[in-house]
Amino acid sequence: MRASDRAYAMLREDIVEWRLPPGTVLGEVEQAKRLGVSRTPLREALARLTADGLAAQHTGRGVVVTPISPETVEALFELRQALECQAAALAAVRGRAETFRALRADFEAAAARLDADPGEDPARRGYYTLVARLDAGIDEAAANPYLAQALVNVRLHLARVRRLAKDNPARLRETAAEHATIAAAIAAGDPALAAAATKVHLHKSLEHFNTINHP
Amino acid sequence: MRASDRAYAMLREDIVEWRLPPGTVLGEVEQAKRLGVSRTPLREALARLTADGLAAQHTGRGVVVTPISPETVEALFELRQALECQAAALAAVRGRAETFRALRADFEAAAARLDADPGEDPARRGYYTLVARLDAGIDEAAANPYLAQALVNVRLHLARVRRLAKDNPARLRETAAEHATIAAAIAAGDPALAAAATKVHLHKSLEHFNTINHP
DNA sequence: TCACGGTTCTGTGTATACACTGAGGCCAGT
DNA sequence: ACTGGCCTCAGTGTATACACAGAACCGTGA
Repeated sequence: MRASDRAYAMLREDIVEWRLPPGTVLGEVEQAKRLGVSRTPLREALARLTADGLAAQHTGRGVVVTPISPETVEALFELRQALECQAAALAAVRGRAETFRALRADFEAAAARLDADPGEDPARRGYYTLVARLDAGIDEAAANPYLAQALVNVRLHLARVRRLAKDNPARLRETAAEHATIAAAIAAGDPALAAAATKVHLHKSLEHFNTINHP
Repeated sequence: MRASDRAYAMLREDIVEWRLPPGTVLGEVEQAKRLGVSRTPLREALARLTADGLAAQHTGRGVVVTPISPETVEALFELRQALECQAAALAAVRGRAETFRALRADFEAAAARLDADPGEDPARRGYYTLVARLDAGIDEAAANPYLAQALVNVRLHLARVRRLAKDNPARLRETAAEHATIAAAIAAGDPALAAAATKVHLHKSLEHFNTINHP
């Protein structure tokens, strides 16, 4: 693996995990020393982070980690809605029904498990991997590399803001039902319904986020 | 201006204008010599192009200009639809009605001009700048940097594809009416109508493209 | 004491040198 | 003649050296 790839992966993770909080200045020599690479591959990594929107050029003063605000989250969700609704609709048309019937069943099982034992940690971890499976399934079924790339990017930003939204068991239980609905709509081959279910899910997620962060 | 910025701008334009057609291998030393910069800033430019999706890493063999196919155009329009419909809807809610009333009038005037003198070159050039004004107006009214960034990127790819679609006067006349409808819907503050008008416009544009390229 | 100018220093931008990997061609053996 | 292995070389990946620009700090003069 190339040094620039390693530097990029490390910096990206550090930013997403808030070890490098918003506003941090990323000095080239400093980060190069910290990550054990030379300045050249580190600069490449910083360029990629800038392209991703996780960092920005602060004229003359190097690059800084992009700040985050409530408006940022709203904007991010508006973009996310556009992308995920389109992806769900396309998946409904092109996806294999079996795949999403299975996912629906998995989500309903997960919901039952979360009902039985709310707050249990392995169940939560398993749930997150299940969500990732649904996302991956939709991406693949949508069969659109441009859309997929845009979704990867928006999910990257969402992963960072997720650190602000400590999800409670009750909300987790709700999302399981919403995800099951989305999977069912795709399995049924109904693009409008799939998009609507996705829109509802995202609306509720944002609402939940706001009730927590704006008291 | 930095050497890496110049190299990026030059390469991007060369790719969009098909002076570097799809499949071209971009050797570092070769391009560095051609553009009169060193390899270091050129590598940065290539990294940005790769992030944009205009070039891709061909393992070990340097980067190559991304290929284009009919499926590519379909996929691009699916992403474009998601983004532009969302942007139009947001603009309808947040934009100033005056701005878009003026744009609507301009489009109707342009339509009349195109009717009177079809194929006239200055009218066409003026029309393209008018379209750019509408795009910019929607972007600004939507007030969403993430969405705007995604739109910039998709328009970059569209600019490259546009070289395949030689637009005829009749189609240009139609788009003027469609654009006027979009502007009117935004001015009226109707997000659903704005999104629908945008969807119709893009559907017809793609249809036109297909009738030309798939005989 | 405050303001202005100069100097220094840190840090980025660029160029170049060196190492390594991957591919292609050539030679030898079967 | 064909195939497999080795050698060579082109080209990328990385490191480092050098130049330049911006900022901060200190000194001096009013």
